[in-house]
Amino acid sequence: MNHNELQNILQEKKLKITPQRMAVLEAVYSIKHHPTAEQIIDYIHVRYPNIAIGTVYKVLDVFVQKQVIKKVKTEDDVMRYDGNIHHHHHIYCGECNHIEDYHNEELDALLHEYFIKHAIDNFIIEDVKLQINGRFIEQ
Amino acid sequence: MNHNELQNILQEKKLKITPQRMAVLEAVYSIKHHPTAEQIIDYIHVRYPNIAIGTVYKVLDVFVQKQVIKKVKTEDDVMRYDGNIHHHHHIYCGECNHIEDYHNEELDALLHEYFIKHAIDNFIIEDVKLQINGRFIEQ
DNA sequence: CTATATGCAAATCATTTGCAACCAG
DNA sequence: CTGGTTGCAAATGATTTGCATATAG
Repeated sequence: MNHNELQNILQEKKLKITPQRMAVLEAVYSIKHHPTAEQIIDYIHVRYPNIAIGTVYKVLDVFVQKQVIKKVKTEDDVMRYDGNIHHHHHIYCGECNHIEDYHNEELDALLHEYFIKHAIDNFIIEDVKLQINGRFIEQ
Repeated sequence: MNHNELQNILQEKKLKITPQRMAVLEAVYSIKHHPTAEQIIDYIHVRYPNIAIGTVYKVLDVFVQKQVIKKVKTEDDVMRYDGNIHHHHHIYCGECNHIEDYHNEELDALLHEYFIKHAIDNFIIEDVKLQINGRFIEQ
């Protein structure tokens, strides 16, 4: 993901291009595993030591609002951010606290079919997400 | 769930029976929809105005440790507690912020079968949970 | 008795907020 | 120009911690 591609993402969402936004966006895409705000701040500080913490939070909020990124809830109690805004499930390792995306169309079809058969009273389903809990193993 | 049943739950887990623990336990079982610590405190305060906030948090932590209750993460950023410790999924309404438990053996069998066929490299699955997002509707 | 639980108030820590100064379009 | 952004520092709010006191077994 180069400089121009990042700029395009901001422009498509009609967001002003600022160095801070570029830095945060680059961080979210570069840090693979669903970074916390703190990890993003650390990542940015190497090249951009003067960015304000509050600004990072504000930029992240704007991105979430404009659906450039998504917020992710995890077992620990800090917010994490995900550059992948498409529908996907999460693999979560309780030992190393890593999250990985998971996607499979067969699975989604299976779920879709199941919930057509088993509608829930007085409830409209908008989205079904799996949290696949377990442990990553050394090979 | 009467007084004796609550006492038995504590005794089985080898926890000392104190008025505070009884009050918190009763609250978690009485408040249906996955209460926050604050809701538990409010519920208790009616009958037990002098309980300390810190004590409620400590009691909740002990309960989670001893697996009397479970912590639940939601879209808002407060911790919620769930008296149902058995395997189940969650129905979540983004509008009214309510959570409801969902359980269906056919669904679990379906998922189990699916993940046998589709093992994930270098990952041992311990548990798969669904978050069913949508909206409750008036009837 | 004695270990454990409670009350209290201070501490923590991620996140939010208010506002003046700044800068992208 | 001018409204949207940033930096800063103070505020917030849920949760935690430390310690002296109280109490369950």
